[in-house]
Amino acid sequence: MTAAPKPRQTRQRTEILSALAAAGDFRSAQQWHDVLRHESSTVGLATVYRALQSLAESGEVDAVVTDSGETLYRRCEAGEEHHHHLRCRRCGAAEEIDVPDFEDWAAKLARKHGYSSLDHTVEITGLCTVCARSSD
Amino acid sequence: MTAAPKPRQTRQRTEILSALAAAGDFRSAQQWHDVLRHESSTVGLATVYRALQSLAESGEVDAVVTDSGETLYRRCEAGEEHHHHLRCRRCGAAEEIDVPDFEDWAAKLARKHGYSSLDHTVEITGLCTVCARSSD
DNA sequence: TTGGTATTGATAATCATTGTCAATAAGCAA
DNA sequence: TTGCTTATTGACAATGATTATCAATACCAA
Repeated sequence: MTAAPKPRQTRQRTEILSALAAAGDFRSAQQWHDVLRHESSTVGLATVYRALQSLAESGEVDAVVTDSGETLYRRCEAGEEHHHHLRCRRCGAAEEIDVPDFEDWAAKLARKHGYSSLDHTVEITGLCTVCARSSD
Repeated sequence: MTAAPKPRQTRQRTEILSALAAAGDFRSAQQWHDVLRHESSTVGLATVYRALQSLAESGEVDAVVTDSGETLYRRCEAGEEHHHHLRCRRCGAAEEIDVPDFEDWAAKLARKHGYSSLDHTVEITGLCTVCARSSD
């Protein structure tokens, strides 16, 4: 197993974390990079990619992959349970939803099939009211 | 709405369909292209991409996006209900699973939030028994 | 403070996927 | 069947997100 090597606390990492904390929605690495640049930060794009990636692995941020293959990141409130989203595939708006009993159910099912180290993705997408109206 | 323009029945499209029918697992466009080439087909890679894409849109094949952003395609048995999978993230093995009441539940929830044109992804991943054993 | 080393950032490289466009071949009408 | 219109094809260039490279820099433990 990979014993978590504990990342150093750098200026860049701090800035990225506060950007994440300030805006609560899903954005791509490039978008977060833009945000930081507009706040006169000098973080490099590669650094943003690396930070978001490691934060996602350690569970400190949520990550979803869009249909086009882009990865979006969002802050994950501390102490919050693992959760799921209802997302607009047009504008990206996301609402947190609660999937009753899903966790338990998934664990049980996987065990039955002999699977371990579980993970899962539940993504419900659609068109939000605004986007649905403008798509006729 | 986009009125389905009905695709022509070409040699390439037929070959792709039979490859899909012959092997029932999830593979990327490039992998399907390899399969076809090994069967002495001359289909171009771009054509495979285009065919799989249109087949996925019309619901004739299942498509899933992996964590790395790759899109995998698999035949979708005619007459079969929309379904979900338990997939090994190491070797790619997939088993069809039944998610009780999920469809209904998702539709109801989305309606409550005003979302339309629903779609959803439920992917449960883990390590199958074989891969779990070899990963210590 | 200092040394060892993780991190950074500019940029090149990768890799899946899409666009381009002339050549080809469905499918329809006569 | 023949000819014609137009979707489809395929080789290859282009895109776009992400990753690798590597010298310079900055944590942080001693």
